[in-house]
Amino acid sequence: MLHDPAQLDLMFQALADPARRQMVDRLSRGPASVSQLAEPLAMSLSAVVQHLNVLEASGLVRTEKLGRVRTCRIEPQALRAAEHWINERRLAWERRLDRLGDFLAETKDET
Amino acid sequence: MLHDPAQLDLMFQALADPARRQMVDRLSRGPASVSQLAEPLAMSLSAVVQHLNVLEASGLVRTEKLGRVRTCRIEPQALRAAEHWINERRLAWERRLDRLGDFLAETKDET
DNA sequence: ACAATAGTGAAGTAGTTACTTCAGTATCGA
DNA sequence: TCGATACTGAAGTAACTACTTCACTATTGT
Repeated sequence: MLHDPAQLDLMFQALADPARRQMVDRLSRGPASVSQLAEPLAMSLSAVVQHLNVLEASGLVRTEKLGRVRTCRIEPQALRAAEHWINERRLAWERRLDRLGDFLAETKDET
Repeated sequence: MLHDPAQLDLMFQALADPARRQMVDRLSRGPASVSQLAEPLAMSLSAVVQHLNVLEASGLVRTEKLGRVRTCRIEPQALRAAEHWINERRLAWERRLDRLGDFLAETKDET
């Protein structure tokens, strides 16, 4: 579920926008209402709600409405999934370099 | 340099596209030429070159031309920067949850 | 020298994205 | 109950993105 390619797609797409990353950054410091999220951003509330919907669809953020206030919070598992994708690729590359290094060291021994 | 917000922007934007992630995935298994990168993708060579340019501008991929072959390889430091951004936010959130848990445990003791 | 290979670059286009404004609906607080 | 608050939703638009095709250049193998 976490590694569903379609979900991964939505997550990276969501993180591609600076305003949305700013929102995630804000939420990493604790839950916030829509207006609180909007406050530091130079755009209309409507625009913020649209960004929020993208974040929610991607699974990176979960929201909950109580009365007239929608409270938003980060979904750390989703962040972990994106992190994991990058990490796997980087590690694959680095392991490859290590093997290459070992190989070169060995062939040097054989001189 | 690694944490330059503009560079981070380019990186996440680059990772947002599935074709580009597929290219990064391929490159994580070792260097490849443009045609090798293009081979599994259902699009023209020109389109692949355009994606490659995005990846290169983002710093995620470095390329080097020898003769008529452009060889592409992953830049693990750039991947690490993206990874790091996500990790920091997730950890901030999780530390917050821990502190909250401690607080709740303490106030429970005080009954 | 010549054909095949490997990639480059420009122009065009359909679809998407990131906004805007404006008009609306709940909910809350005095 | 009535005004202020906190969103919500639709419609429009300008800019951007992910392609395409086609014409082109440089390099390589025979």
